[in-house]
Amino acid sequence: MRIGEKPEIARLPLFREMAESQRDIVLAGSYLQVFPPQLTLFEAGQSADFLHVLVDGLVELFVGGNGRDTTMRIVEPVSSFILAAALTDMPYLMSARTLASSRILLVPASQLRRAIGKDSALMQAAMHELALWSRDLVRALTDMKVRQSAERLGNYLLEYSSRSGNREKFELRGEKRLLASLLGMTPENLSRAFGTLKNHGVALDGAQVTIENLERLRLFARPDPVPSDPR
Amino acid sequence: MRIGEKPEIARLPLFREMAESQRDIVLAGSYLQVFPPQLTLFEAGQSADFLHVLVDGLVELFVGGNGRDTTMRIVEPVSSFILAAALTDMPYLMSARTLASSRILLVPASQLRRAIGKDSALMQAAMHELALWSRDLVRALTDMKVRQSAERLGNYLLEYSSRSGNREKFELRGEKRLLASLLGMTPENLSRAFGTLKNHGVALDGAQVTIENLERLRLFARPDPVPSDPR
DNA sequence: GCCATTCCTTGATAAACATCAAGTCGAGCG
DNA sequence: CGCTCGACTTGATGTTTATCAAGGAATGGC
Repeated sequence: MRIGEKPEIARLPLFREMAESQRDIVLAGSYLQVFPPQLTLFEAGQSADFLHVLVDGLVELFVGGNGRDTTMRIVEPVSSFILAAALTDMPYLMSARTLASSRILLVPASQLRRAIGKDSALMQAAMHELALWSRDLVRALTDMKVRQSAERLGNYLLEYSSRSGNREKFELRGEKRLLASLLGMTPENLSRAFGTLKNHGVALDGAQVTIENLERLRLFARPDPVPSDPR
Repeated sequence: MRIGEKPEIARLPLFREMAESQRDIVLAGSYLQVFPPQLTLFEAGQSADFLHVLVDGLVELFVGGNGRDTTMRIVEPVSSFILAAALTDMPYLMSARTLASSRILLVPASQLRRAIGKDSALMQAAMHELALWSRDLVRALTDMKVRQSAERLGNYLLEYSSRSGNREKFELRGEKRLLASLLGMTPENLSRAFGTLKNHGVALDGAQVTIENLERLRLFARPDPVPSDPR
């Protein structure tokens, strides 16, 4: 791989604490590759040969069965994805495709597993990442089970706002239908959900979202009592 | 803790591979405790002071917000639960209550984390458990997002049957309303879901389920193309 | 510039699901 | 035994969501 990306990758939570010598070995065996938009990187069911690290671009993880796909996560740089499959040497549960032209570091799973056996800090980091991912999934699952669509959208906006430094005005990234799929609803219903949120302190203009009344939105969306994990 | 349970606990995937000396240290600091049915063990939001190991009985993990609870997992012996919270020293995301009189081993989280730092096999096992749990959650989430209630029930029965040695006749454990909550539907709709499954190869008599036509059920429920992880 | 395409929105309709309200069944208990 | 209680079922109704269809707005190509 080229030298330019190394600092960014070394700063990742997953690789940050490990011994530099081990990191060099792992990265030396990895390829940095550029993919065009709308390209399928891998499909669910394939054996997980690589841990992927999105260096630049945008990637969608989705599960697709029988014509009804659903997106599970939108990966923004710089972060790794499908750690669980790579670590356990099991088939991917999700498929991945690029949404934009993307540079992705491919870390051979076997090499990663070998390094993990040797570097306790790396293993610890991997464990921690998995734990955080699990917690995200628990939240997403309860969200699906107990909230209806407009509430889910409300919570998404609250979370998004809080992650981007409590700004009350921001742009939605990516297409709306993607957001709809992520939130488990149809694009039509996402539109309507924004409609009902108008009465609860949210204004929408194109992709521009403004939270005009945080308290009202909170009251409507009933966010989790347990605050979300810091990153 | 008493000596009687040690072999069972030592056989757990989480503790199986670790050094015996470390295991003894961890277990020496743990308490084995008996809880009556319907007792809340901990609530979401509390700091995760213990890893729990259900030795005997039955435990429900649930998330409860605003009068609408939903059960996330039914824990059967012998297995550990809430590993992610205990490892990351973050608050529990789920609450837990006993469904039956239960014996539970309480492993202080701080002690577990210390042992993990010293015993690489233990860490590896913890990592693996987390990865499996993540994958379960991914499946559950997609299930919620793309399948409707009767299909979810169908898949649950298929999975249950396959886990119990491909038997086509089995008893549902626990109350039906619990199953309903686990599958993300109301008890009324669970009844109706069993009703529609009558036309797809499933017979129900009380808590006794018979899969009369596996192929028909598969056709209706459309199970995941990626087979579920072995345990 | 104009056209075609795609995304988004809006409305009408239908399906899925929840809620409310009986009623049945069986277990536990006096 | 008869009673009560709770879980489960079934039916009627209302809400939520998906689907179908059409129109508007933005984008890119020619």
